[in-house]
Amino acid sequence: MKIATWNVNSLRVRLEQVLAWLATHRPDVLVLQETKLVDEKFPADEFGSRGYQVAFNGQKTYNGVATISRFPIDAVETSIPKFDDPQRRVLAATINGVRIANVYVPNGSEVGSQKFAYKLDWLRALTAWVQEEVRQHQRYAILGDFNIAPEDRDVHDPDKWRGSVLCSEAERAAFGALLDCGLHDCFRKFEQPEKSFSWWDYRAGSYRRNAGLRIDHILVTQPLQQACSAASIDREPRGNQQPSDHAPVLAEFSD
DNA sequence: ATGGTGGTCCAACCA
Repeated sequence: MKIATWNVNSLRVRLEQVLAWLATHRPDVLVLQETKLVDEKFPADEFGSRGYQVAFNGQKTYNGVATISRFPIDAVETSIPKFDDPQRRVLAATINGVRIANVYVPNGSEVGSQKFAYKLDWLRALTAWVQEEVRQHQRYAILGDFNIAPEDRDVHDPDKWRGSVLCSEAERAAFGALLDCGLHDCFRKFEQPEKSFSWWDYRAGSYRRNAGLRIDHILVTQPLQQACSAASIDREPRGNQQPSDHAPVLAEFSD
């Protein structure tokens, strides 16, 4: 089974790139963030005609997540239990015997801001949910845009970024609490190129300078980590004309 | 270099 995550920063703008990427990489499951589409406008037929089923949780202008799968998508949930949130940022579903959570973690804006407090609250609620989910599903994967660079090696210039949003100790502690639910970072199971990142700011020629962060992740329970045979970041689409600011992240599992 | 780019939707917000 091959799964992938990609923050597309508007599915309307990026649809052709997503379809092309699907045709090339043929993942079994692709989860998208920042679709920025209301459900009525989700291009389900574009995926359906290519052999993919879809589930989506959208809103106008902001946020929005979608899960695209070659297998049936069952037991869909579109909110964190007991957490009141108008922002559409999660979609959990059972696919081919794996519970797969698609998440778009809040950006947090600036350390100490209201949005930062919302990010930490959101992560606490997410972690409580994940704790419950991993109890119920031995094969559990949570993937998406976490908006957290877990370690200094995930940051192009750790000293410049130290303490700022996406890298702060509070965010890294929240990420650690998530891992403590019994999750493992697929990407770090394998030797990876130095300076591997998944996001580069549109500004200041960040991609050209590889001034990025690794903030998109695939976290899995032990049985899946054991079965994980490959994990990588595909930075190629970031070099496209009119690219998303994020690259897809992939992981493969043997049955 | 304290700016710069890009998406949504036309002013201002979000990243």
